[in-house]
Amino acid sequence: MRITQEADYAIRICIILGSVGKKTGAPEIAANACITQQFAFKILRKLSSEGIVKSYKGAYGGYELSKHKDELTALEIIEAIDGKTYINKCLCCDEDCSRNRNKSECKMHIAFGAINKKLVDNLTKITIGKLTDDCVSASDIVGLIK
Amino acid sequence: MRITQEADYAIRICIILGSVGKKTGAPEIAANACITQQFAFKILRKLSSEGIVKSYKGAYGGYELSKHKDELTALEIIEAIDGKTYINKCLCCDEDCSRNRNKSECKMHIAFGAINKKLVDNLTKITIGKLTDDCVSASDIVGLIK
DNA sequence: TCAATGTGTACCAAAAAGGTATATATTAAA
DNA sequence: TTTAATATATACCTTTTTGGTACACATTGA
Repeated sequence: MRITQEADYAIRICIILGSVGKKTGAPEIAANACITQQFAFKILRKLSSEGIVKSYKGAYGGYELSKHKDELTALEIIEAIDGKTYINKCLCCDEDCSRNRNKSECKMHIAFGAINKKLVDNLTKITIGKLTDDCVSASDIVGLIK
Repeated sequence: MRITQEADYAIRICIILGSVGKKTGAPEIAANACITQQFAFKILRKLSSEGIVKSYKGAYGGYELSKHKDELTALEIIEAIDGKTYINKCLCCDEDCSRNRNKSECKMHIAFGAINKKLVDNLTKITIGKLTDDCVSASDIVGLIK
């Protein structure tokens, strides 16, 4: 039960863009994130197509966040890369709970559904702003998580 | 970010054992869980080696829960199959946060750590007893999740 | 025009997921 | 003591996902 490395890098890339606060090219982003340019491109392309970042082609092009960093959440970034967040398959797919149970009667479905919702809520509370602003302390961040 | 199918089946197998409440053979377990005997064996072997179930060899053998169903949590079962629960690699492994940051200075590490702890706490609140007892309602279960 | 940039597509290797197969050891009961 | 019913161990297999790389192409500012 883990986010992919790509999603992790995607968040770090958004942290970089949020810190710099202006249009930044892939070479600089890749260097800051300690990944290759090609891999940075791959991640940035997904972030761009999902509307998380805006891209500018041509000489002096680059990337910047589409939203203000206080409005951009960890959940959005993770889901742009990994797809919807579901801790158990039965929460996402149109199938019975493990072949033999009806979802509405399945307590496991109910339990995982509630836990999943909390997880999603908490990932929504973490914004790029919180992760970049020096005036936000570690304990401020921990305090957000309910 | 999803538990494996095997972990899902493992919980359902424990629900079956918790409902029956007595030693049960693999053929019956497999039939109830709608999986093959071989696959049931594979999961039961892991559950057995991790101490979640007790096994009895030979004729009239079978499996039963090692603990009372009210003491057996979803987290224990999931971790017996999938290993420790970490929503991000940097939480588990002895490495810097994405190659270039120190964990103690990394707000992303702090944020994911807090979210991970909540997830683990919630998975600990779901017991096999809650999932099997008729007197526990769906809203009782949802009410447990904080 | 050209150099610096992003885009699209294709490809690749390694690991994980989701099983299956089979020979073997154990044990209760007849 | 035999035998049938059971669990164990090990090995193997296929498909999907992960984590990238490569390269030709399109765009654009100077």
